[in-house]
Amino acid sequence: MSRSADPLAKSTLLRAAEAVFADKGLEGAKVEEITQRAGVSKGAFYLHFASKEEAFRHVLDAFFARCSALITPPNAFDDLPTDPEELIAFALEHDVSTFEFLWQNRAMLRIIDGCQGTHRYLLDAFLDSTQNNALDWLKWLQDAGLCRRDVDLSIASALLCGGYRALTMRMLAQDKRPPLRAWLADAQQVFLGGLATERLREAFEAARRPRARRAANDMQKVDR
Amino acid sequence: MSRSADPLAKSTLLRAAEAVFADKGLEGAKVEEITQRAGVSKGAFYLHFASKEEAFRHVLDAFFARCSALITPPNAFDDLPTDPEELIAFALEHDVSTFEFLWQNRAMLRIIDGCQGTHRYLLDAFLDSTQNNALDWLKWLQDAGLCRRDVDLSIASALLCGGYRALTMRMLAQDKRPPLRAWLADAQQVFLGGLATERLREAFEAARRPRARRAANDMQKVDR
Amino acid sequence: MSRSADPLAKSTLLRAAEAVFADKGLEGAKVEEITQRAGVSKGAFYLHFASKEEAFRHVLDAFFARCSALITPPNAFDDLPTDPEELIAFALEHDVSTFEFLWQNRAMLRIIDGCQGTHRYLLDAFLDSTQNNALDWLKWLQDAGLCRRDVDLSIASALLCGGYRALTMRMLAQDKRPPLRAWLADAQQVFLGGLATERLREAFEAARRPRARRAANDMQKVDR
Amino acid sequence: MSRSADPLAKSTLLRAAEAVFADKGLEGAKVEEITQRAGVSKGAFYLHFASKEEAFRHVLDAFFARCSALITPPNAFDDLPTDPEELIAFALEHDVSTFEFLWQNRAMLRIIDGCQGTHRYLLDAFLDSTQNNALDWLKWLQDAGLCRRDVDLSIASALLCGGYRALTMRMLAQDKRPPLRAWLADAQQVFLGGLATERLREAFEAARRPRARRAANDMQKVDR
DNA sequence: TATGAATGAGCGTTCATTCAT
DNA sequence: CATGAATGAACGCTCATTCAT
Repeated sequence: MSRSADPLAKSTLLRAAEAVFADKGLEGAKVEEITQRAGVSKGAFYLHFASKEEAFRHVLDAFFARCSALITPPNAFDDLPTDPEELIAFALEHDVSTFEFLWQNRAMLRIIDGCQGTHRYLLDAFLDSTQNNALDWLKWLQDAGLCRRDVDLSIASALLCGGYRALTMRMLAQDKRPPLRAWLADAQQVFLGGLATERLREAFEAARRPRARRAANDMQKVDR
Repeated sequence: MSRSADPLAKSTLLRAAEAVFADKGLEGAKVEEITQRAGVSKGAFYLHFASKEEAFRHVLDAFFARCSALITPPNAFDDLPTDPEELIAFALEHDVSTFEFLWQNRAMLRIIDGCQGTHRYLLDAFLDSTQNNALDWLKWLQDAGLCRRDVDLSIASALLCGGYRALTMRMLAQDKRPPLRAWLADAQQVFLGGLATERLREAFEAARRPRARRAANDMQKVDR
Repeated sequence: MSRSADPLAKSTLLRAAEAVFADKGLEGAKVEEITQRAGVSKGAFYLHFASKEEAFRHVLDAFFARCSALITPPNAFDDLPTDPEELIAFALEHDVSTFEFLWQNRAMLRIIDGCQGTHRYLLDAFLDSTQNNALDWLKWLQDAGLCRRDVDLSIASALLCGGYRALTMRMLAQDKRPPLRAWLADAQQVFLGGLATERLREAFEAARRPRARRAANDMQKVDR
Repeated sequence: MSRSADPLAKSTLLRAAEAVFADKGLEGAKVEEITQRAGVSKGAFYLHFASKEEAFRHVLDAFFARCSALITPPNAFDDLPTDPEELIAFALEHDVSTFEFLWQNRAMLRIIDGCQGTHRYLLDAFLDSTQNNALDWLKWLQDAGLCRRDVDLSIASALLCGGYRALTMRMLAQDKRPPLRAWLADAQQVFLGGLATERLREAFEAARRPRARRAANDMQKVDR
């Protein structure tokens, strides 16, 4: 029998690759550094991957596959609470478990955040699907009479995803796991109830009417 | 004062470098392409910059310097409207001119967005100062009684900046200038008034009380 | 002004390449050896050639271009002697000058002889055109009543070219220029007059008749 | 006697090696392809050969050993026909069986033809012995009064071998076995009786006398 | 000062060879 | 003996940097 294949070799390499890609990016990562970190020879790398690029794709694909499980449109649930209060709690739990997953995979997030060029489309596609999912939810909420009808939902979904992405980045900057539930509860509050006090909100509503007209113009003429 | 035969050479090079870095990133950009685009020799490049990296830093530094002018804390204004309605209009105008600037400099934004590794800290630092500025404003609004007191402002400022960043990225994806004023008015609405209808908001406020306690615990014990 | 381009660099490299390709072949030749022999850096090689292959093609193409001038069909001459004796002398002079050229370029011949794989077709194409040219001459001689009509000219031209090629290889094995005129005069004798004495020739002619039938069969049935 | 689990392994490997070397040459052949084709492991290869080079030498040596049986000097026959006509027929049969062998081993011939560098000497040595054998035969024919005495036999033997080699190459270019007997009969005719008609031959003989003197000079002074 | 030819360290990839099983 | 995973030297090519002019 041959020297039995180290069954850990590939995953050791993938872990090493993940780490090096994370702090150097695709170009900056050197195959030799990956193999040294994995404790194998340079040749061993090519036993498992056809090229550095392929290893990179492997790392990304595997992660995005796991990520896409996070995206669940409203019609994928058959047990969605009808009571608003329960719905809110349900959403918070969902957010918490999502962020828990992201925290566990923070190394990958760093890679993806730093990934540019050819592979950037993978992140962009994911962010897009994230945003479309947010849009689906907002529409569903509108239909359920739970979301205002006077906002542009595509802008709103961009803000929503951007906000949560910022929260994710904030999380990445931490050494130890932050209080995710508290963060996410606050986020819920901001997006559901807004930041303004009653007084500001009234002023805003007052101001909106004339501005709404201007904004409507804007779409046709493109301001400035 | 050194008499340079071509005193414009350096800025020509910087402009060319900006363009190439934007297309290709730091690694992908070749010195030769930069110098060809600038119409000078390769040697000339090294008359002005010690290395490709230095040129890159120059490009980024110059841009971030211009960007930091966008960051104005509330106490930098002595003519801030006291009337809430006017304040809102004032903020919108400020946002529009900021985004106008970003649109004009979209090439740079693409560089920065794709920039990773050693130089990423420049973007991160800028985003941080952005977020701190947002925090200052939120505090100022709280003091003025215009912002709710029951939200964690550091989370709120992260969401705010994340949302506006998402809007920026959305803008970068467009071929022609989008209706910025309309976008920003919508953003104002979401952040000031939230997305929930009255019915959902009430459910939310009801649900908050018990959860608020849990969240408070969370900060000490770190949930899970 | 820049460091002026060494105008000899390319030809120095080509000469070095020619030499290395000659004793190692395309695969066996290492770019580094070529550049060392040329006394330049490895990078300089790529200033002049896009790849090792391209340099190889350059070397071969240049030579085959010069070689194709050696191939002259009978109708390319307007001053061909009609007197057989003069024609023979004319042909010998032509052969001598051809072999003189080949001797001068013996290094190239060694490359070409050792060249295999993708580029072999260049040699094969040249040998083919050589053989077709020989065929044209034999036909022309037949029309002039100077060549026997009872031989298969395509076989004869193969033997002719093969014989002269063997002479060429023999020449390549020599350290100093061999007596080419004597060699070629002998070759003329062999191909024109044959090797047999009168006695053998008669036996041969006698033997040919029955065998000729057999050979004719052979073409249909394919012997054995 | 070592009990090999697979005593055929070595010859299986040699056959596989022969095939791969024929397709790809020494450099182009990969050990892995050879072992895959032989259906054994890469390690097994090194159980039988010290290196790829050695396997190559083995393949060549084995073939040249079989080839050398083709080279039979006149004094190796004790039953050589004394009648010229029979001798000619005998020689033709010998040629046919030789070419039959070469046709059967055309794969090997392709290897050898494409072989260059270090191993080329094996082919060259074989061609040399071929030529020496031809020389022996020509001398024997001269002694028997069957070959002209006024040609340089070393040149003649080179032409003879070159001609037959060209015929061999022509055969290699065919998909199916060509009519070898007819080809070889033609070759016999060309080398024994020459190509010239009586008229040209007479002119040639006339022209030879003065030139013969020149050629004799040539050997001493080296023309030009 | 400005040029661009020249340099050479460095990297991705290949593959003959080794060796633990 | 046999296996094939593991090794690492070697090579083609790139490109940031230098320097003779």
